[in-house]
Parts: sequence; C-alpha cells; structure tokens
Amino acid sequence: MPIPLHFQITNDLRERLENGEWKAGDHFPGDKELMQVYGVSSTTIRRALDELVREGWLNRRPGKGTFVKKQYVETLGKLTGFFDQVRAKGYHPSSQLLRVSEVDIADFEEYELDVFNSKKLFLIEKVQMLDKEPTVLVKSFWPIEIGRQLANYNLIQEGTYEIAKGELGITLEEAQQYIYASLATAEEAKHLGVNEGAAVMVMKRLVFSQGEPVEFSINFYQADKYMYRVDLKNEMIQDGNGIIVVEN
Amino acid sequence: MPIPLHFQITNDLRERLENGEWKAGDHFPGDKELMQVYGVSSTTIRRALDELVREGWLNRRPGKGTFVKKQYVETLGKLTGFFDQVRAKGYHPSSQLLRVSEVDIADFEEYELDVFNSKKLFLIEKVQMLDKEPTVLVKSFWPIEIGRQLANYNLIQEGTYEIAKGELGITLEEAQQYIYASLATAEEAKHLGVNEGAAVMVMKRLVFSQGEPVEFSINFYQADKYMYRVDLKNEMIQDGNGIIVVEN
DNA sequence: AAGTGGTCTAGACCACTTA
DNA sequence: AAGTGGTCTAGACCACTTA
Repeated sequence: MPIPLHFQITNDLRERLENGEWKAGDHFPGDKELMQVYGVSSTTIRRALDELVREGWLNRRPGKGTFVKKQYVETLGKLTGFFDQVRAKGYHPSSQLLRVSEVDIADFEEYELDVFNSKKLFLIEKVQMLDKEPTVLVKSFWPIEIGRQLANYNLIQEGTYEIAKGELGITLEEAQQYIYASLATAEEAKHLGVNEGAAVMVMKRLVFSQGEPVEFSINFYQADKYMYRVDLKNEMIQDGNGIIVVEN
Repeated sequence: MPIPLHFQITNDLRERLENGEWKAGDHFPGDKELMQVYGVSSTTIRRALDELVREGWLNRRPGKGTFVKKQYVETLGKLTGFFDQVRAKGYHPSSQLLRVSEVDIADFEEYELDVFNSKKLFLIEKVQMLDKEPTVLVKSFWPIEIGRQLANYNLIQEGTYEIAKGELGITLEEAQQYIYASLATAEEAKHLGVNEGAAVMVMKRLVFSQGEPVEFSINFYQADKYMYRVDLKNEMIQDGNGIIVVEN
C-alpha cells in the first residue's frame, strides 16, 4: 500500500479542479457517482473530499451536495511553494550565502536555541533575492551533524528544506511560527537594502522532526512588499485568534 | 445524532490531557483499549485521536503506539481565545467604541470591500484595551442588515464574533488572513498611543459564512508587544510558505 | 419520497516495530 | 510471532433539502 487510494483520488480531483473542469459554484459530482467512477467505498471518497474541503476547493452541504468554491483569493492549495509562486509571476529567485558554519548558542542568546539541548549548532545565513533585489534575510540553525551534511549541497540554488527532505531523508512533520512587526537593525537594513529603522516583518520558526526540534530559523522581510497568509476554519475564528501577548 | 461520538471522545480525552493525566512522552492508551473503554469502533476512536494529533497533543507511530507530545510551547489547542488567554494572565480587557454606523465603501477604497457586492456597509470601529492600555485598533465591516443587529448589543463587553455566532446564529465557517508589518499613520498612532511612524503589525481578515463574505476587518497591533502564531504540518513546511509577494 | 452528505460499525489486510 | 497504528470495504442509519 505505497500510495493510499484516498491520496491518489485527492490528487486527481485537485488537478482536474486546477484545470478548470468545473467552475466556481458548479455542482461537483456526488459521493455515490465518485464511488462508482473510482471503484472505491464511501469512506475513501469521503476522505479524499475532506482533504479538498480543507484546502478550500469544495463546500459540502448535507441534503444539497458538493459545490466548487468561489475563489475570492488564491486558495491555500495553490499557495504552497513560494518559489513556484514567484517564478510563475516571472521573478528570478536566487540567494547569497553570508555564513555557513558551526556556532556557539551563547552568541545568540536573543533566540530560544536551548530547545536543541546542545551548546553548538550549525548556522546557515543567507539573503534570498528576487531579480537581484534582496527580499529576505534568513538565519537557519540546525543540529551540527545535519548542518554539516547540508553544507555539502548547493545552498544557493536549492532550498534548505528541499535538501533536508529530498537528499537527507529528514521528515519535517510540523512547525510553530511566530510573526511580528519590528524595525530593521543596522545589520538587517544593510542586507535588505533598506534604511535602519524601516519596518520589517519577522517570522520565527521552530521545525520538528519525529517530535524533536530540527531547525530554528528567523526570517526578516521588507515590510509592505511581503505579507503572510493564514487560513482559518470554524472554531478558529475568534476575536484576536492567533495573537499572543509578548511578555517582557 | 446531535453530538457526534468522535467529538465527545475528543473532548473527554483533551480534558484529561489538560488535567495532566498523562505526562509528556507517556505512552497513551492504544486504539484497542480505547475502543473497549468507550465502546465504539476503531473508526470512531481513530477520528477522535486524529483531531488530538491535529491539535498537537499526540504523536502516533505505527508499530510503536500513541504518545503524549512534549509541549515545547503552548499547544494550538490551548491557544484559541485571546481574551481567555489574556484574562488567565491577569489582564483586564475592555474596549472603547470609536464608530458604529453605516458607511459608503467609496470612502474606504484602500480596502477590498467590493467582495460584498454592496455600496454601503456597516462599520464597527473600536480600540481594544488591556488594563486600560490600548492594544488593538479594529475596523470591522459587516453587511448593513447584520451590522444593525450587532449594534443592538453591548459591543464594549462582548466580542463581535461571539455576538454574531451566539446571538445572531451566524456560522463563521472560514477566514483568510493577511499579516504584515507597517508604520503607524497619525490616526493609528493616536489610537494606539505610539508615535507616528512606529512599527505596527497589521492583520487583515475576510470571514465567510455559507460561502459568502460576511465580515472584513483590519486590525492594527503595537509591534513588539504582539505576535501572531501559526502551526504548520508536513507538506506545508516549505521555504517561504505562507509568504506572498505584494504586487504594486 | 428521493437524494444528499455525516456518522458509525465490524472486520479485513497492510507495513512497521519489538521481542 | 505478537502488537501497533494506517487503509479500506460494505453497508446501516441519520438529519437535512428539494420536490
């Protein structure tokens, strides 16, 4: 059972939705019809469709049927992959390495690096460019052994996560991110090509593999050129959801 | 079938997890044991546990079992509800109304209000306070009819979403949010009690009900005092995920 | 009354882990 | 070999919608 049926069906239907086989508001095939077409049980069809609902492609209404959703803005399904999105718009991404070396966590006390239970980490620091315009300053910390392996690959052309997942076989299972606004320090301003004190959007991320922390990164984006997008469902929609108070 | 079994089981287990019945890293009861205890089928237990996995409480490993996750930071399950979070920390939230009236969308061309297909909307503008310190400036646009009904309630004490969901019976099914950094305008600075040009975090949100837009809001937070938290799973972890380029 | 999606059962078979 | 969670089936019953 290498590729689950529900997964194959989700991919097939998503592709057909992307190709415009149905238009926004169209009646989507009913569960029974899909069961016959794909020759699977109701459970499997349901699981495939639940995923497409989660991705924002479909609405399901008991008694009425399944409908293709109006795409007011880009769907989550289409959103993944910054570089793909950016290339599709005609930009040429590249990156410039600033540092690829072992570091002592004592030199980075401003970040929460103690979750790694190690005094030394491997730091990959780079500026990501779009059409030679600097867009993001990235500081990415990995456990020493993994960092050394990453350093053997072409970090300019390939994304670090793609190497970790594809070449090193590391599963990136989940991540917690914090996003906030700040003012550029002299160092950040220099790399982003803005003035010191300009507004920047900061994204901190802690990635877990097999339940253990595997990467901490902090990314600085030029404000007003980049946004972060989040999709919410049902009970997640509350006043101030996702917002947390920073304790001093 | 008013309250699904899987839902009841999820709630029961979540409560027991919150009460510390198992510690981080503990072996969680196996599926078969839970099936016996709750007297339900494997499918129902699986569905209940899948939800707890999604909320960040559990890890499941085929061949090994289900484990209680280390809580490196607050779990998503605990995160929901800004006011609850804030009250638990000893703050006293309140709000100050700035405007509660019908408006012409032509006066707000900087926002994407045309998705409502209406020239007039109802605007609720307020400053949210924590211990009398201004924290968020909120501009919340609703369809006229809904806005008029909301205006009949106590908008100072209660959250607008809580009134809409609880009193008006409006289901808030999904939302798309954009978060970015910016510099405070004179108006924003005055209400937030900061200097003009200070860094602010901006959150724009479009909420859907029954597939149709029901609220657009824009919230301004003082930078460095507030962060936005997002949790990612598996294939969502990519370079620059969630980041989108702002077209000029 | 007929059709829709939502919940649930009882059980089979699988890959993987540990012994 | 025994135990774990992951996938899938065939089918029952439910609430809801439309006619």
